[in-house]
Amino acid sequence: MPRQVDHDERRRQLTEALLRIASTRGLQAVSMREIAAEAGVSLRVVQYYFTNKQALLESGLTELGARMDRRVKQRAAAAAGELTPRDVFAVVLDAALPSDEQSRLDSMAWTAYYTAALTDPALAAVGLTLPNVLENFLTVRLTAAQQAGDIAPDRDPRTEVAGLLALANGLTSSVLSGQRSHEAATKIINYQLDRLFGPVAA
Amino acid sequence: MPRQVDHDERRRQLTEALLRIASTRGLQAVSMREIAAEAGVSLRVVQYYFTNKQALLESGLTELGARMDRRVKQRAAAAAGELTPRDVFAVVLDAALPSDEQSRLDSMAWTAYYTAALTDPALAAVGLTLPNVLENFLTVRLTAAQQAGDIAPDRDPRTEVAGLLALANGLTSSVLSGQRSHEAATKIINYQLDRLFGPVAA
DNA sequence: CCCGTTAGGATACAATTGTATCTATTCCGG
DNA sequence: CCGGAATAGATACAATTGTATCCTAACGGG
Repeated sequence: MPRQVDHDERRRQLTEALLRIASTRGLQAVSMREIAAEAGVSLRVVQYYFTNKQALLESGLTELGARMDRRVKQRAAAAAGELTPRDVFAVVLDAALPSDEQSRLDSMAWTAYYTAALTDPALAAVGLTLPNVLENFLTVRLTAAQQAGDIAPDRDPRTEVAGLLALANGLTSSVLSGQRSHEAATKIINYQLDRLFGPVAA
Repeated sequence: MPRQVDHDERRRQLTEALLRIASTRGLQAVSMREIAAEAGVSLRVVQYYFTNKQALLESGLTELGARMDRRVKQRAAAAAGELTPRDVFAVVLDAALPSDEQSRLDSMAWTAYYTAALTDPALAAVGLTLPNVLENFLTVRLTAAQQAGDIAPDRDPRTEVAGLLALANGLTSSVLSGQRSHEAATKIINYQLDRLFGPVAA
């Protein structure tokens, strides 16, 4: 075998270049040549490692989902020790919000992809799994919390979770558009968590 | 003067053609020629009534904002008679959700524009006014409702309103992506309104 | 040592884009 | 009734796009 290259690594570099463009100039600014330039390679290389643009776009969305997942798990680990149910929600929901520069960029790209997925079924298939996974994960947790008496029995866990995730999504939009700061968004999340779990002082 | 044409009317037709494309195939599918074809006119006509594409795009966003505004007012009028504060919130928030086919299409276009505005300051300027107007309007109403004793005194009207609007935004996204039905979204809104105002039975 | 496969450079191609220009038609005021 | 302004058709243009092709260089197994 002749010259060997780590294809996965190459693809990762190109995917990251793609996401850098998407998160700063939008998905409509993503072209094969722009990706090549951003990654510092020739157009041919981009073509060589991805059969076409669609495959590249799907790879970008997959990577974004993986990053979100990593972010949540990382934060959960950072907040080591025993996590109260409320802590779990605070961590997960806050991880969805743009906080530092990197998560802001990822949120930008995520929003761009979300919109693109509305008119591109192939992207929709890739992009809808993460939200559903999150929703199910949190619903299980909240149901358990209710049985443990951590939240009032007249609450509906499924509805509460759906509402909180939609809230986090909406807040993300408003933060990205500059309508609200990250801190303001966090406050709103915490306000709602107080209502659900009772004030933190408890 | 030679042949006279109603410029405003012409521009309206073209703007509507633009929105039809944006709401079904996305903003990236909007080109001068596509608009011309959709409106049944020649490319030259599109060029004649709009100085450039950017002007057309801004006109589309302005029209979208006007439609949202109209929809809210129309529903508020339909629910004639005395509106309780809760009714006002139910009407406004539900108007933001995609219910019938037309509002679904408008929500699609709105989402596309929202994303485009994240990387296009000119669009951002046009698009951010409506959300802010809504937020202020509802905050005034909720503050009044609180003084009238319709909601608990320990609630923060500004935070509640911001949360509800962000919730509606997030729900809109999930409805558009097919993750949730309109009815499911309405249920979540009503669930939250119950928590805020107390159950409707009251 | 050298052949064949892998990796990529260089370039081509047709399609689509926004915008500009040139021209023809319409039709009202004088 | 006719000249000039308003409207619009036809076409052109350069730029950018995704994709395809041609060719060269590298290099490990035989």
